[in-house]
Amino acid sequence: MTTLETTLDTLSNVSSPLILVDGSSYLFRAYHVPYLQALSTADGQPTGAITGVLNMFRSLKKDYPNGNIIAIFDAKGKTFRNDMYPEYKANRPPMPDDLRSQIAPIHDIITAMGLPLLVIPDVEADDVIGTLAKQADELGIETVISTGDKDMAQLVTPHVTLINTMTDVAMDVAGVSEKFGVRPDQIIDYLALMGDKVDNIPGVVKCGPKTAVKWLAEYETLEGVIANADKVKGKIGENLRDALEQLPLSYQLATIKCDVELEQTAGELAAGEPDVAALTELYTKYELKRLLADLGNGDKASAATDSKAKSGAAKSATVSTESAAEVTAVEVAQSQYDIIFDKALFNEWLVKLQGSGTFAFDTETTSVDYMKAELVGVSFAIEAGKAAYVPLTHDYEGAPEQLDKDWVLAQLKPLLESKIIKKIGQNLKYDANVLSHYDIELQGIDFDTMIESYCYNSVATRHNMDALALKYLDYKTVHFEDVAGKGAKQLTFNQIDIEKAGHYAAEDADITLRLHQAIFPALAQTPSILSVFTDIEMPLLAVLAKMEQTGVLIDSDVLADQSFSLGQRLDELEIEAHNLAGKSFNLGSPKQLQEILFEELKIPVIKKTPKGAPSTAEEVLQELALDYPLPKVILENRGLSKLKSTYTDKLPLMVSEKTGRLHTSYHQAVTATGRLSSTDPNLQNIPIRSEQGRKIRQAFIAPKDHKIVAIDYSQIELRIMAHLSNDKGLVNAFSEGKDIHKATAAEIFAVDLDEVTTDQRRSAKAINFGLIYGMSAFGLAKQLNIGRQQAQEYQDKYFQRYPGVLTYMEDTRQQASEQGYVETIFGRRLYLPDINAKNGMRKKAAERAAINAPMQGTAADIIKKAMLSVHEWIEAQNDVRIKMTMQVHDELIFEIHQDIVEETTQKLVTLMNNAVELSVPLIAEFGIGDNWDEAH
DNA sequence: AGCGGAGCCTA
DNA sequence: GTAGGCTCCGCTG
Repeated sequence: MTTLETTLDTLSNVSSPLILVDGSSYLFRAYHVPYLQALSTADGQPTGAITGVLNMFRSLKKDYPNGNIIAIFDAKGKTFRNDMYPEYKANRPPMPDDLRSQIAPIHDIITAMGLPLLVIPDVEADDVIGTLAKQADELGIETVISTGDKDMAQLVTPHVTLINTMTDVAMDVAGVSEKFGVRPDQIIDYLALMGDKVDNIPGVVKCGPKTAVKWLAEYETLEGVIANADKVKGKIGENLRDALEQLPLSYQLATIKCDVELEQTAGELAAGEPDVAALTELYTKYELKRLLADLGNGDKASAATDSKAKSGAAKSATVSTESAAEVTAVEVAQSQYDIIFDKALFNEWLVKLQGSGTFAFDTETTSVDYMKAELVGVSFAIEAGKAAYVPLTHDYEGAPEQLDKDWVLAQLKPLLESKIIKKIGQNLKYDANVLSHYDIELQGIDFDTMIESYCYNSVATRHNMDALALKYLDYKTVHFEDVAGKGAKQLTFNQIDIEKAGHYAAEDADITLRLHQAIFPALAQTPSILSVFTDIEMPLLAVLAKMEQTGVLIDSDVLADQSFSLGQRLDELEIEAHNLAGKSFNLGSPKQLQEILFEELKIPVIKKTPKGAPSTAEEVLQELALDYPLPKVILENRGLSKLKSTYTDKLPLMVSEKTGRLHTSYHQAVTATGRLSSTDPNLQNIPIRSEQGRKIRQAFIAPKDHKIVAIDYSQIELRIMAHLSNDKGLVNAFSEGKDIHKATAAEIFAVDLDEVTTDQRRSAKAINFGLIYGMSAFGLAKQLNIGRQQAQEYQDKYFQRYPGVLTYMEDTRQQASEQGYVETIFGRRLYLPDINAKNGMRKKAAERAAINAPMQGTAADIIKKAMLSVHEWIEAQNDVRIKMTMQVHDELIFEIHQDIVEETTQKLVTLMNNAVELSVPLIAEFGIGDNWDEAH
């Protein structure tokens, strides 16, 4: 090798990582895989472990085409650890013969492949890997250790990562911390504390991962734990002190030796050429047909699948479905699905789509996260049974050539952006979001089957396609998991064989079309439901897509500071709680807490959970906190740890790399009543009530020169109640702009408006809320902490003063019972299957829902209409300085440039006030600030 | 790894 | 008493 070549070789390290394969760990794992155990050659030589290990190498080659793969196996016989500790691995049974007999063949095959094979006596494979990893790390060579053994986590550095090739789980420094709860440099301490039953390494009795992590979090190292052993309370503390003497030995045993003498260093080891003749002989001998076939196709692994796919590529394949057995109501079995590989067929479809007026389509992507998803293919359907899939970026090895993605999208763009050509889809907001990343603004979004089903009946079914196909078409679709697998090994769509993928994708479009044909006519029979669908939900889809794309800005530093101080306080609280309990326990475990409180400390049980266990719910602890110290500590701990884990720790992790902002998902077809819901993250439950919680809103900030504007509807549900019941007293109170809770108090307690006490107002407020929730005297009594008798009196008084409300509620119950559903002002329906239930509890619950749904649902309708008019106005301004960023049920949040914030806010308030016309005024109130807390 | 329960955050 | 979502634990496969 010339100097130049050596230099180039070094330079190329970046793209050719060192792959250190822990052969022995895979050998044992593969040997125990059930479906491999059956494998053997005709003359009885077992080959399961051989196959398993070689599959793993094959997969590594595929994942790291440029990787420099080194195989390391344990040598026979004892190692230096046995000298240190004779009992080491004494519990291990001898290696079974049918495994032993597979080792030599594996070694032979690996050698014939040209891969360096290291089997070093007197040390374990771990030590050889550790040594090479350390050398590589020092040389700055990126290194991947392929292993199933968690002990290797101690070797992870910024340059050294782990991959478990059997489960496809990778781990870097952060991954180790995440998985184990300690840093890589604490792994040895962690292992030493826990010990290892299998290897016969002693540790601290009863110390598992939880305890080890806790101690190391507190004292950093094993040394630290040993130095502070006196401070550890309880039985486990005794166990620790009993183990003190032998912990250093455990530490030594768990330490991977990183200075094994080797003939070649990590920088020198490299693969040679495969010996094809030798491989052919070995594969033939052990009857490894698949590997033999691969060999015939040259170097490229998995080229075996090419021939079939390529013949399809030459002239577009037509695949017919094979699910005939399950088909009943629709004849999906006779469907003809095209998989389009060439321009001619694509153009044929394009013409058909253009002429169709309405077509169903679906995108296939690499991720369910719309911010990360990349387009893999698109599918279309024009009439039931006729669908096509256009694969674009399937990139598994041996994937056939596909049409150019940019070319296809350029052809489709006018079609997808046409308002005249109507689209049918299932959850089109997702497709719209994905397409927006390819500079396509999806328009003509007229029919979303998910929303059709939701408007038709929000509670009859979940609204995912599989459920809809089953309910409306009596057809079992091919599930994503059927084609992609599940769990850690799940493939992304680009990795799926095109014929399988094509059938799945085309069926999606086909089924979507058929669903539309089944659901839409049913929905359109009721004009009010059709109008909710057409005038509210479908137009809202694009508004939500836009808000999701916009995202919100958060200040991660503010949250990190909060996390830190919360963490400190939580540590203090934990120590305090352990002291009070007299032993260490998990504060977050209701079960453990219940044992401590009610069994060990003998605190009286106040309330039980539905399953009969003593409850440790907040209200219970609050009551106990008056008499005992521990519940108080627990309460503070719960509140703070919720804030830390859900918000201050989590939100910064969810910030998009692309935009630096937080992008939630709004779900339009989840709630029974018509509200939106929000996930990943849920932006609709950001704390506000507690002092600590409010601070989280301070991290929701405006960009430079902008302000956060929050506008919320005041008392919207009570106003709707006034409108619906047309109760004179209630309508008057709102028309005259009174403080509604105060007005209610004045009526119930028969005092003048200005004589209402704070306490009376508080009671009235609870009554008003109770009203919205379908109040019972029982619930009210609990809320106000008064007797049931008195609660009943309040309620009677209320209905006496507001008789229209009573009438309305009675009418609603009756209507629900007769029709089986209730409606919002705009005709959105909620079916109540339990309204005539025999079970009194269920019937009562359904009645409360019946009372609540028209109010909650109408409020949802109103804010949705407001969002539509606000969006329309913002679009018309064509001004990037105004952005709608969030919706929280009765509140809209905006980001507005400071130069125009005043007048824009006024305009938005007006738009919201006039979103609909009720018999009482609709009042929106605004706040302006540098962050959400200030604005609220 | 996936699930239910308990608990707690919001309107 | 209404409507949601998320995190934790602890069990089960």
